[in-house]
Amino acid sequence: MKKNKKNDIRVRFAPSPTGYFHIGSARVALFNFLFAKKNKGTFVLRIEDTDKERSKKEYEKDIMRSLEWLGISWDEGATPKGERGEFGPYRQSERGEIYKKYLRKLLEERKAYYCFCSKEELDKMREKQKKKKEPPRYEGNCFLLSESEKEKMKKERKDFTIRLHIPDNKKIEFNDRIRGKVEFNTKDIGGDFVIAKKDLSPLYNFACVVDDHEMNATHVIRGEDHVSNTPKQILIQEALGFSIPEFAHLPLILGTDKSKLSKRHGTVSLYGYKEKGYLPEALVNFIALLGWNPGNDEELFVMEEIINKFSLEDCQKSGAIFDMGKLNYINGYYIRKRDVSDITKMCIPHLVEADLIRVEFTEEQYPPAYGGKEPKESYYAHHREKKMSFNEVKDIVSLYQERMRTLAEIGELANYFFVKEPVYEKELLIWKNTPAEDITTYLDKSIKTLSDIKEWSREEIEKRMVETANKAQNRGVVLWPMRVALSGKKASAGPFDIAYVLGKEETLRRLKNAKIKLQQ
RNA sequence: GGCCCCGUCGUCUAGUCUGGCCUAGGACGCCAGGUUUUCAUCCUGGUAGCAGGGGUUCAAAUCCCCUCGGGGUCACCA
Repeated sequence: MKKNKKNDIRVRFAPSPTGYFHIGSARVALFNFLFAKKNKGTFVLRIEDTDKERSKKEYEKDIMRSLEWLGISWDEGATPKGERGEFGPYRQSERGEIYKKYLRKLLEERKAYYCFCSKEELDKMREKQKKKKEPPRYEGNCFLLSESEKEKMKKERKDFTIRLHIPDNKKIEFNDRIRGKVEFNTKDIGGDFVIAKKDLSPLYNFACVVDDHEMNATHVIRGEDHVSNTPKQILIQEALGFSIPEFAHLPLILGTDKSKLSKRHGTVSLYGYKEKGYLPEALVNFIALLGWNPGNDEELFVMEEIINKFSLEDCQKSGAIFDMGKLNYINGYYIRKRDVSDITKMCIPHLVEADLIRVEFTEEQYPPAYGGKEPKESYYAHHREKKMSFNEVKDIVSLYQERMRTLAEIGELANYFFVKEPVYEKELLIWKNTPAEDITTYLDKSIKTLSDIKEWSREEIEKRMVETANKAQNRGVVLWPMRVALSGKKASAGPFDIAYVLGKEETLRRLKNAKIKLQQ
């Protein structure tokens, strides 16, 4: 019926926009994407917004921008504009007619029926079962209602639902691509279950099954929290005469307390990691490693490599704890690997956030279409009342590229470049137990050496300063106070680098200030 | 509680299907050392684990049984 080539793999990622897109969903999305790409299949994005009360457009946008940031693109599916595809709209809220069609079919075939039990009656029933230590189960007999009774009830009762009639004691089994054979018995499912509300609006399991069929999903890859939905979905598929897709249930990502990762475990919002200074390739690499590995010792790879190596069979069955330590390590690795210009661009928002610079735009006289240039960003270190070019910021960032674990650290690490005066205690200038007078002397020597430099280059500074330092009892006694004078920190980039980036004038000014400070 | 799933260093994991090459390998973390003026990077070394108990076998992390532990799920949510 559908124009779908045989053996064409189609997967779907079907999040519900009821909260910010989080790590767990990102992992499910990623694995679907990897599986699709690896098998040259199609990756479909469907928005499951049947819960009108909890679904919000804002969350839907968050899903899309997060996927985009990670580099997970979808071949088909919902877009911000909401175009329809070959299979109709990709938002469940817009697919009502499709569900109704299948619902009526089930009703006509008496595979589903109206249930007029009120909420109170059902609660009572469950209460009773709980007391008898029986599992909760629908034991109503609305299925037995005759046509006339049904019509009567429809008028009398305001509330009703539609339930699927399921066999009593039947084994349901499916072969999970990750966990192997999984078995259920219909007697454990809890009786006939609700598939739609009074207005014929479908519940999750029903909508999901209909859409998977309509959209020709060949594989359903989702979180382990859905295994218990699977037998219900298979029952619906059987009732509707649909073919059963292959299932693969991914283990859950756990918090440090080993329970399902949730808000109470800290940042779970995926986009929050961007804001905290993580790189998308780091997140992708890290999340992929949570529950999957290529079967050997390699573990640092980018999307393309992961796609090549990926297979569902190499996925873990047990849940994995989200370990920030390793994420930080991987993030640091990718920060070091990237081009400094890229890193600088990404650091700029963090420098702004840390109140160290402001971004200004140099307005071009004409817009590009009329021959003008693109408006360019320029930077203003307001504490120093100093304009900075991109390259100046880049020089600063380059000093910390191999010291950062997250981009957000740049502010704390490099703040002394952007402030008038580095803040520190004068005791910090003292190298080991050297007397303060000696430090002053060495500071003087450094000032003298640097003043004599005509061509302010990185090489020249190092050459001359090393000469000076070698004349002292040890290099530390010269270089430590210099570094502290310039940075105000006990740990920082090297003194020659800092001096070079700071410029001759500012370097000498800070050294002189340190001397004065020491004498106070 | 019913049902389903899982259990190798603190964490992520290789090894389990097809017992021996496992004295259980790698990575993060941590510790020590080297490079270095500091920090970081980088390099070297170390630390630490088969949940427990029974079998089967010449031989078990690997096969079988039991126990224990952990998680998921039981809505007119998804």
